[in-house]
Amino acid sequence: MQHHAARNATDTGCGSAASDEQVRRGIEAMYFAYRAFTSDPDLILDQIGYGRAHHRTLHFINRDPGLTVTALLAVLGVTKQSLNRVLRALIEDGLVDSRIGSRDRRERQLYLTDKGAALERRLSQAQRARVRAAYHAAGPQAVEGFRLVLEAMMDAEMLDRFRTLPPPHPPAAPPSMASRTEAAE
Amino acid sequence: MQHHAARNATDTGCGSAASDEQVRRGIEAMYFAYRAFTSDPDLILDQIGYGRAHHRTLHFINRDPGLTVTALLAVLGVTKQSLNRVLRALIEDGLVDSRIGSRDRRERQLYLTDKGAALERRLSQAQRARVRAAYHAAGPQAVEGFRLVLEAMMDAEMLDRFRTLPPPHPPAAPPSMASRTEAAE
DNA sequence: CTTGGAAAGTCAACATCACTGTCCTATCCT
DNA sequence: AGGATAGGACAGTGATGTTGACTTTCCAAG
Repeated sequence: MQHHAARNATDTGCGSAASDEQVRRGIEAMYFAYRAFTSDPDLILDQIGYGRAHHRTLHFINRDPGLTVTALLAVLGVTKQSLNRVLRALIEDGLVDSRIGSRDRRERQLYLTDKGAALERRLSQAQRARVRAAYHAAGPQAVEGFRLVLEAMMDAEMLDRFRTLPPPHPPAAPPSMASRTEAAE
Repeated sequence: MQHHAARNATDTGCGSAASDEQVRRGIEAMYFAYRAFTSDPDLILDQIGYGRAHHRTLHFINRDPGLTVTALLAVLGVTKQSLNRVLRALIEDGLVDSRIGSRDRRERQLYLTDKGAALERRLSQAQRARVRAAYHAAGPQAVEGFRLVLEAMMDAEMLDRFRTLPPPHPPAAPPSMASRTEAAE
């Protein structure tokens, strides 16, 4: 039962089953690619004493302004305490605005300030440049396959969350004035 | 210059340029999929008090038995000291065997013990099951695209290292007897 | 053959980050 | 009023990573 044991339950020898070798290459590719994937924002993050958690937090607040702490928690999949530390830093540094929920005053709705949006953009651009270049180099058909495999890799629950993530949020008015028509628009 | 600014240098509007939205979805997919990707081995790792670093170390030693600490360092991309702590734990726990280099006595050549190989297999199987299932669900064409995009995402240097990684190492005799014909075979 | 530098590896101290556990406040809802 | 929920705070633990200093071994110059 070494690695050259090719007769596993799943590896029935038919054409559609991926060979162990192919799968192993995929695993390593995933590892190396993910490292590259995070390297660009990491460089910026290190300079300002932040970590990936800060980036992810900014990303998802930017994507869905006004989301609650609980919602953010669910997306990020970290503990409340862990997120809280990050969030506190971002709020203290004036990158995130935490406002009492309009619907439920127990909730906090999170928004990026202009400064926070600027950093998010800077981080995002660094990361997007790499992904965009990879997409361009690999071609649209490869991109479709890439997406398919990644989605197939997620747990059903996570995939569902991924798919139901709100759309890009077109205007996404940042919090500036307090008085607003409730859940404006 | 919000996210709806679609007129970037790279986004010239032609069909081959990925839209910002597509790229953003890809980034999020990468994030979620990587979490799923590591979740299975993480579960096992937690039980025995190890982390991902231990898994990676076992993986690459298994893949290329007898590699030196320096070589492992280059692949993992961490500092010598960081690796050393992990390596020490694995050696003390009897999962890895560190032997004085046959060519250069300063070097240490690393091998998995039977116990180490067993754990590596256990971790690897958990991870492979997911990737294999994803491959199967997405289909061979998608797998090819997946691989293409991941490789395109790596730095040239990393891609080179990825491609020149030694082959699976078929028999890969683990270290059992001390006396051997030097660099056996 | 000795000596000194370079390289491989190891050990020790320190920083960061995430997690667990627990307690607390404010608010909602019945 | 009382239980449940959203959020925040604090202490302790563990994994991971870093810098700095040290030992062993190799190699090449004198």
